[in-house]
Amino acid sequence: MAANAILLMGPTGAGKTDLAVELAAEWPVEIISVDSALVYRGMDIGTGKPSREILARAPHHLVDILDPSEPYSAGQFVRDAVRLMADIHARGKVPLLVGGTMLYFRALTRGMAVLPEADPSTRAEIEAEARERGWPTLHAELGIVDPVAAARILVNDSQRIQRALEVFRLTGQPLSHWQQSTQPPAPGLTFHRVAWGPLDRERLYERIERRFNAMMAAGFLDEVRHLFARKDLSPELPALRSVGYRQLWAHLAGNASLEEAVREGILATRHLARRQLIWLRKEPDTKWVDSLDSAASARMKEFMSRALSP
RNA sequence: GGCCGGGUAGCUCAGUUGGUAGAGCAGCGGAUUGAAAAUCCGCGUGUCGUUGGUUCGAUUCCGACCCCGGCCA
Repeated sequence: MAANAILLMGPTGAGKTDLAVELAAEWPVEIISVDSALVYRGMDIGTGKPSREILARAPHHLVDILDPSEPYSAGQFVRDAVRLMADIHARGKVPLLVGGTMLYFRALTRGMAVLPEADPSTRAEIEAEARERGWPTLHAELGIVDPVAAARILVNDSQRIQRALEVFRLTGQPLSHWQQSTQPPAPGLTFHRVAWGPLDRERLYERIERRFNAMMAAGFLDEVRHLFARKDLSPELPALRSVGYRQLWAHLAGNASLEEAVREGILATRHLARRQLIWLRKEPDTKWVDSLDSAASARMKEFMSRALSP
């Protein structure tokens, strides 16, 4: 029998978590979180992490697995998710992958090249060169060692220029060479995709604003204050670049008023939702369910029974 | 009521020595291979407050009026 996995995708603020918990109560599934921020311990309010009680009732894999000082990555996610899905199948259940980190979904379904992990010293070296000569110069250098990648990466895209140079320096082969051999990590697995959220953009943005304000009322600033007080954390860390955390950190560092930080945080969340929707539109064979539709739960039920029946 | 500033894109503002205007932000579209809640790219026609005058031509100069600040009564 072919193994199944359900992908429940949606923009931030769509109410995916509540839905997943409901589904887990009704169907023989186990939840795997697909979220680059939920992996971090101590980042609860601002990430919209489900409460302890909910997590006890409906366990989520890949939540609270790292300290904010540690990096996570799409590649690590794919390895973790593939292993977890196999375990879940062995228990006779179906993995329900829930989240909004669209690169992770993409990597899981289409694969990633076999590449070295980020290497801090190589990155520091490249950054120093960039400060000296500027990213466009490094882009030009990339053009010599990896013309294919350089043609695809724009001159100001520091992050991708850095990664492409890093891979070349670490492996002696261009990034584009490695990318040619990308293979799906879970062949033979059938993915059932559903996109969940308010289809109306205005309504989604309203929800995002309300949710952010609710997070503030729930003590989001104190949560960030705890992280800010730690001497081993800095705003350059991936965890602290997360939406909301970054802006409140800036406020605590004296770079913005609280009012500005909240406004910027809401704005950044809206931008995030927009980018997520752009990814979502391109996902193949995806059933869209409008969470604000009165028939939403009936449509989800129909989707689930179809996905779970042989 | 008087004087001084302002009134230009959804918002904040620039500008036109008179030839009908452009930035930032917002918004929208997109890219996306170990940082992805990241990083980056593209998209700018709007009675230039209203109305008269001068002019070949006024958003620009002049007058009146309306609105918003500030100061003075």
